[in-house]
Amino acid sequence: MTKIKNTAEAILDTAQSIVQDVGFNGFSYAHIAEKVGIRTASIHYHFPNKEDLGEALISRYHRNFISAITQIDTQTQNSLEKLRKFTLLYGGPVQDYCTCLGVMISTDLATLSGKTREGLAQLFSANLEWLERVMDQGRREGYLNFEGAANVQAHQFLASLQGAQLLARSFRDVSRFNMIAEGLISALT
Amino acid sequence: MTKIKNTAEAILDTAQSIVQDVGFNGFSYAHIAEKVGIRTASIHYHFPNKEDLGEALISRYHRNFISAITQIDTQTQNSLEKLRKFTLLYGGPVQDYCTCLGVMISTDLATLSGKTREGLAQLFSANLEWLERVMDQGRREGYLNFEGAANVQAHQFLASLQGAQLLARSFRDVSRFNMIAEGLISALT
DNA sequence: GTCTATAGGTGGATAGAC
DNA sequence: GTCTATCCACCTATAGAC
Repeated sequence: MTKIKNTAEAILDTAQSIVQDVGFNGFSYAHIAEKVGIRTASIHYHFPNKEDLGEALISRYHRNFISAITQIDTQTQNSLEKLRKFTLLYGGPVQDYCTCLGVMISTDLATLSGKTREGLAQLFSANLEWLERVMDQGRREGYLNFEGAANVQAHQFLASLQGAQLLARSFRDVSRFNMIAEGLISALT
Repeated sequence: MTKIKNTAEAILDTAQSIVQDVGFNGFSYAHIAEKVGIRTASIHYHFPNKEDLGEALISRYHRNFISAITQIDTQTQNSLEKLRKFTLLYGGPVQDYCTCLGVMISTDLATLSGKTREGLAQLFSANLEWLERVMDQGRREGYLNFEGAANVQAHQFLASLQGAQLLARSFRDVSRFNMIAEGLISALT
């Protein structure tokens, strides 16, 4: 029962994959139009300008992230296992030698609107809050072992995965990401 | 005894700081020209096209990196102290809420020339080889304490600093970088 | 080595027909 | 909602004077 997507959603899907590949300043409406099979004017109908498109991209990405971690929370009890699934989430884009939208947007940040910047900060905050909660709970329950504040651990965990994406991309070598991700997990046991 | 820089070097200086701010696809020759105080045609004289400029940027950055770590090696014996200085190196751009050139280039990678891509991989390889050497030596000498391969530790260390740059930039909060960097160091003691 | 002038292309964006 | 047609700003790059 695959839902037929409307144009706006198709545009966002295509735009996201392009941004994750070439960055927000590396593509044009023409690139999206060609892939979606429409004209650039049609994109402007749904997203009047590139700012609107950027804001829509990040807010949709945030929503999808929330549902992804919610799914992890409902399907998994063990905190270590939750973190492992989180690393799989971040490893997804790496298979195509891309980075997650957040990482890409964070480097393009200086050229984007204030609203997009806020959206990015909110996305990363959501990441960090979830990680901190899992870290804290995991330690209390004895699944995780680390020293210092859970907040610091959360930052380190997220930063490592982001950097791991960049390294895998730079070397075109997925194993670099996996190596770092596995090291992160094993350091917590 | 400040050496008077020639135009080519002034162009590279300006270009690098701009790229570290807005990325390789976020600026034009006009931006550089205005800051340097010349015309775009003069830039084309020194760097015929943007590819040439990108390649020159990354190779100069590589050379500067080598001299920076050479300086660390000659001034410092203690491996832990070497790593601390390495984190300061990566913390430099963060003060202006920028990322190092390597991180910026790595996200823009898909739109750049093969030579630039190779240059980036070589830069990161130099980073990793130095880190691995310091990690290995530090453990043998008793200054550092970690489990597993030094190569994996090197990857984790570098990835963390790269991600830390992104987080500091995204939140416009230098302390996020410092927190992660200090955590990295303290985890090795 | 740097300039003016300009070519040739592409970018984002809009007007108006259908 | 999507199209054609088009505008204008900006981009990279080159030619040729100085």
